[in-house]
Amino acid sequence: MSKGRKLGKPTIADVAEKVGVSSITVSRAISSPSKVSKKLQKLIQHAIKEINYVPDLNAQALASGRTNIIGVIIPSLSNNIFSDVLKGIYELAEQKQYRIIIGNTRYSSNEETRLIKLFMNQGVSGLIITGIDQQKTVHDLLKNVDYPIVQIMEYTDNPIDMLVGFDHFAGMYELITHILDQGYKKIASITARLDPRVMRRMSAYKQKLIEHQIYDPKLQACSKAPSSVSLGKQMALELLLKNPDIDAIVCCGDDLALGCLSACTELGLNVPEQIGISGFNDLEFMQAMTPPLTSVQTFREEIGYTAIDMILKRINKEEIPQKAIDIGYKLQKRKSTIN
Amino acid sequence: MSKGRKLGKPTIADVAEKVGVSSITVSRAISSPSKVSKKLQKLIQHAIKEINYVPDLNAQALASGRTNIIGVIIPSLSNNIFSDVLKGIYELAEQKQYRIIIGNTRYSSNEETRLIKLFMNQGVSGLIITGIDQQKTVHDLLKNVDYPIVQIMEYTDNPIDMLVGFDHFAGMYELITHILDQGYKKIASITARLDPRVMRRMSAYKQKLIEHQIYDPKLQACSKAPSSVSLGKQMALELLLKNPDIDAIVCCGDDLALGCLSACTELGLNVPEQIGISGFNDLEFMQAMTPPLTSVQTFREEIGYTAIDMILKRINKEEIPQKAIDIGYKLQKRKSTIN
DNA sequence: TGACAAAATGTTAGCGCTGTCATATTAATG
DNA sequence: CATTAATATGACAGCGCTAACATTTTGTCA
Repeated sequence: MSKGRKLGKPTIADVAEKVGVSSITVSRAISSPSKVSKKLQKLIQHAIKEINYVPDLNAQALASGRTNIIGVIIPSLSNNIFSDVLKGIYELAEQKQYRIIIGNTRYSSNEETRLIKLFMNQGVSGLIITGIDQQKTVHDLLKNVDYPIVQIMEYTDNPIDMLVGFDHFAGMYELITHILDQGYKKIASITARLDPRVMRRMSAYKQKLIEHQIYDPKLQACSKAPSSVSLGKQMALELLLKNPDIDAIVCCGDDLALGCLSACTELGLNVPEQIGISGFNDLEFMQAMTPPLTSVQTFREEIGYTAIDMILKRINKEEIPQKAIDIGYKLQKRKSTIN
Repeated sequence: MSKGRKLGKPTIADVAEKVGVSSITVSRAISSPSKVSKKLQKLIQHAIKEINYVPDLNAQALASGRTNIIGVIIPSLSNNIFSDVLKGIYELAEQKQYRIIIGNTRYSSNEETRLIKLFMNQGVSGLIITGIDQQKTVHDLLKNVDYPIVQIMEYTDNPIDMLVGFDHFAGMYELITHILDQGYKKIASITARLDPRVMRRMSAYKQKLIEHQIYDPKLQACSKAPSSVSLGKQMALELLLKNPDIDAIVCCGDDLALGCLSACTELGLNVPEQIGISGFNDLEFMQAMTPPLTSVQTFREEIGYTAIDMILKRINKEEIPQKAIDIGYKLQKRKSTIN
């Protein structure tokens, strides 16, 4: 199976010999072209093409102590939200010859800690981490590393290093304001998974309803189970059975909202006349439902893209105008809550 | 930014010194424990813990010519189908200390070729590739590599090396048979993206209808656009407008089917009485819709898990009972097509 | 108990590249 | 045109690890 010692692949020395320079010059032509004369530059590039030379990333990493690997820590691989983020990350990383390694925490804080330490040991050149609730020990560790770190998905003006995200509380608060504006009075909520971002959204729901003195804990349904359409449907059915006078259900995610819509259809409840429904994130399907579903649009792909951009900029010592970027959200008011 | 030469991280030599053996013994204790006596084994493991030694993967790779990196080529990062596959892959790879690098072809054959060549050059220890329609040049290249390759998602008994997937044609054929059994006569189809797997499904639709002499090209709607719920809705509306007598719509994907259901709701068409709807893959939401939607269940996560398992088995020179595994599918007959 | 094989450990060299420092070449300046 | 600075190239060593071969230790059997 193993090819033994010599792999026969062309090395930097082969290129050097062909051009008639020393191998360090070829090395420089590749990794810091500004240090090599235009003339040699051209000759070397030509030779590289000719003999089909490809740099050995492992050797590069070993010799330089840098890896060109960027670690990405996300809580789920199957959640659409994070596939969108990954898409944005890969968009840029692929162009720039950076490798991505993904760590999937499965929403476990301990697993997050383990993965971050693992990635640190593997000598990543940068780290993208979901959320702002890292364990204190890791937080302190990360404070002292010398490579760029971007926290994503949430906003705080006091990031470990850099950050791009948005304010979940504000997004949900604006949504609830809209729902109240539409005259809905008995507003239930459905929450699943209970990760920090979802919790912040739900605390906005609670606070706004308390401000209006219509908060009722019985109408706040929570589940630790992973968010899914089936779960949304089931929770909505339960809520509506126990509290038939509910006139709106706010879901902390779009899949829950879809399930909720299905529940209402099953019960013969008209949306939005008898009951309003909303989600969060505004996945593609929300606007295509009948009726189209209200949601808070978030910019997942853009978050991923921006995060990796910040990391690459820092690696290349370019200027970073802002350490913490609030990328915002956009309330998409649709028929499902227009009473 | 760079830490300079000495990173201060403990090396294999530090462990060796502590235990009082040569570094090669430590190396062996780590990568082929059977070659080291139990006594030293224990001492070394203990020392590793004590000084918190972590192997340098780059140095390992450079010295051994093996990388512990497995390349995974998929056509999309945001498509649920492939996130499920990735989940299965990571499940096992993470345990076994293998790194995954993902290549996203965006459904482009040229991009696939580029990525495969790139991964080959980076010295991966194994390759997972989506589909069986690689370009001839790559196919020939891959035939001659000395590391394991698994093609996934489709079935053929003549894989490049190994394979795990299922028969898209058979799955769709069985579905259409069921729909005909239910008495539907005027059966339309909606296809998007037009990748090889979708094409095979659609050719099953066509063949079965031809066999029954009810094939009508006007009822076969195709779009090159990426599959989405909105697209499904839009295509369904168009089909139904032009051909009001359609009594079933077969969608080549679940998102299209969801859009189709939304279109029917909008038009006030009863599902399944006036019109039957089916999808393909059986994503989680299908069973939670009202009515629940018929689909062909596929085992994406299992495919990913099995693929990586085959690769690791081959790397460890374990036996592989079957080179090509047909993992099957399961027709989920639900209310949306029960007339 | 000796002869031999098998198992356990060590020595040496080098994987392919880049950091560091040294040297040669060119450009800039008065 | 000499002098200094900047630019361009090179020599060398070593990153941390393991393959290949060499040597020592242990076990086995007549």
